Amino acid sequence: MTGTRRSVPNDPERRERILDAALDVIAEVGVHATTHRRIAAQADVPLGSLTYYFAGLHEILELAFARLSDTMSELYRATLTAARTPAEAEAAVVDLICGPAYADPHEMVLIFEMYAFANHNPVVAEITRTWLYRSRESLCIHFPLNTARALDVLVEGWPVHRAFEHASTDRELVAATVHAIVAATAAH
Amino acid sequence: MTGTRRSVPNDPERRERILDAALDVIAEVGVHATTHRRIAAQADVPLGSLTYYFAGLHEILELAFARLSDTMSELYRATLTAARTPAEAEAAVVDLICGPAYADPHEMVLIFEMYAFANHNPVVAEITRTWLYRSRESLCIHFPLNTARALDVLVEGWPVHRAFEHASTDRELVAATVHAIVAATAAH
Amino acid sequence: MTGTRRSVPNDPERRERILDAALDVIAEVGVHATTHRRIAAQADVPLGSLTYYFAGLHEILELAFARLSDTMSELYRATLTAARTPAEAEAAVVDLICGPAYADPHEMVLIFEMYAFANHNPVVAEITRTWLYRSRESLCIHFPLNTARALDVLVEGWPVHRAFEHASTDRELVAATVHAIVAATAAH
Amino acid sequence: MTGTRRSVPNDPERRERILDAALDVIAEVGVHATTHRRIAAQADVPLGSLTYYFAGLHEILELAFARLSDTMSELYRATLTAARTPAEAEAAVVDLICGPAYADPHEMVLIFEMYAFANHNPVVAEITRTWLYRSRESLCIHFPLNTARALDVLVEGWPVHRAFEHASTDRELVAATVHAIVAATAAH
DNA sequence: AATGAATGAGATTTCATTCAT
DNA sequence: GATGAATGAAATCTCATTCAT
Repeated sequence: MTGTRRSVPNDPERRERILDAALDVIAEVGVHATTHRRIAAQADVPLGSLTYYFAGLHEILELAFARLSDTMSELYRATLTAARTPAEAEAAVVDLICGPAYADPHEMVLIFEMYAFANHNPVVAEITRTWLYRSRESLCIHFPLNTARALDVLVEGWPVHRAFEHASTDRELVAATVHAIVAATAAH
Repeated sequence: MTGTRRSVPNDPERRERILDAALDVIAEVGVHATTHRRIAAQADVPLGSLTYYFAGLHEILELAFARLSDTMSELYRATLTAARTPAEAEAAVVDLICGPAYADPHEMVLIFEMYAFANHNPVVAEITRTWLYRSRESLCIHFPLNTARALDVLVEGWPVHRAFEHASTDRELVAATVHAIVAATAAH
Repeated sequence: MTGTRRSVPNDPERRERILDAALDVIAEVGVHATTHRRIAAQADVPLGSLTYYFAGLHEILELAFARLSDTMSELYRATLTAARTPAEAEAAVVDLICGPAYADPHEMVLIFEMYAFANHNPVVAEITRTWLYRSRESLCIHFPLNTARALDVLVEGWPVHRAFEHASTDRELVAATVHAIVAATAAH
Repeated sequence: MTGTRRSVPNDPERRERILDAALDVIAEVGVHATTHRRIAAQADVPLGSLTYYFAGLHEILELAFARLSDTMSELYRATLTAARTPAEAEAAVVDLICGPAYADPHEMVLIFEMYAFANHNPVVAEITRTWLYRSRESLCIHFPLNTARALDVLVEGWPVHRAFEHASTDRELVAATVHAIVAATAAH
């Protein structure tokens, strides 16, 4: 009656698919309206999968945000390691701030959700903190620590304004600001 | 209609009390776990009051965030109008960034929640946008527009790092960064 | 502080206005969705009026249906007393069945609601029964009792079909049916 | 999705049981007082079942009335198809009118509720309309269309009077009326 | 290993009614 | 006499989670 027994999952990518679906749902309706059913529908998996693969909604959210954080950190790092000269490093920071690769609108929505959720969930708080440190580390490839701190603040803050304003970001102003910070904090 | 007297609320502050309670609950558990019941308990009013005074949870959240935004904007503006000289203006910006008056941890949690919620609620999106514009306007009392833009990014981004890092902010670094931006963007 | 004391109501028609409003609300949304607030809004009177003038929603419904029943009975009777000859009497019955004066769509909706409510409310059950007897009595002005019984069934049943069908009633068929019944039951 | 087995309802009749319970509740207290809780209690199922199986109270009512309509239509049709001669056909109509099989008091209450609700719910309106057409079709097995129309009015109207009057129906008068209508409208 | 039917806890919301004024 | 602010009881509905299969 039980047919062939298998000890391997018949859909090995399912976990990842569910986490991606979770991020899509969070981006669309927010954590506050994210439910098992919506995620299952988005991932096109049976409802039972979610509780079979994960301990609960909280774990799905935690792992989904961990996934987001990894993806973003990796892009952040890659953008900076690609730079070969100080000028290219500054340009890389400007790219991180102005996009379009890093922190596109869809990701910004997710980041806001992660920050908000982090304040009420220690696991996500830790993920967020780690992300912040990894960003700074990436900046430290090219810049002294204090410069990195200040630049990271720009990368943090500017996309927020970009997300809420209707106008697009003034790339020249960003470049000037980045340069001023690099110049001013070099000595520290 | 034709009555000779109007009933009078026997608790005229109740609306405000509920909104304050809502902010407390949001700060404590997050929008995703904010419920009528919790707000009612926090405000010490009967559950029925909430739907008597407000059209639904969404309206409570909207008005609560509007209230938050007003308070914060006002403090932002007051901090800047108190400055009399360019040096004082820069110091005011440093104060906004490093606290402790503006954006204390409790408020930062609320701000994260507001940003997150804004992406899924047009009313709060508008409130957030207005807040951003008001902040910039306040900076424009002392600085040219582009300087204001860049400084506002610092005020936006630095407290985020402050919120998640365990270490406190390096006030001197902030001052240097602010000064560099003021100097560099003055000509624009 | 209490101003001039008056022992006369300052809006003597209010009771009737409320009952008419109640009938409008019932016709629009049905008894099952009829509420104090909707009636008060429709009548443009303060909410408190309803419980001041009436013992409860049930009493409003009872009195509203009593009012409907009176209006309809009166029209029924008037239509028949206007007839002077047997032929006119038959024509009057056809008029009652085909409208448009008696049992227009708005009234039909109310009648359905009354019948439905009558089965769960003894007061309205009695009102309904009385109405039925008054209709038959009116028919008895011109027809023997058994003829009246049968004709009343037509006046009862045909408008129901008129109400639900998209097509209009075939007046000739109605006239033929009425005539057949009058002829066949005259001897009884 | 990819599962090898499908879960199976552990109470396959539950939907039907709920709808029957809904009809019982409607008959007892009326649509206006019909609630999830009462239906759940009557069907002896948990409250959550109702919203698991049905989209809302409106859907329960719609399907319950659809069920009622099917049952009644089927009885109507069966009563007429059993008739073999014109005389039997007339007798069948008299049976429909006088009972006791068709439209017993319990069913009459439900029919009133359905008619009332139909005016505020398009799905039930359509169900009611279909019922009316099916009744007429059944009559058309034995009678020309116009005769069927008129007879159907009797089947519609007479039970209403039967329901509200304390006296029982005069079977002879009904038979005479049916016969008169058959004779008079045959030529049409 | 995997599923989805089923449920109970709790969420939002509605509303008749009360009552201070 | 009249009102509408206020509330508690109960309505509808949602959903994370359990569990038989």
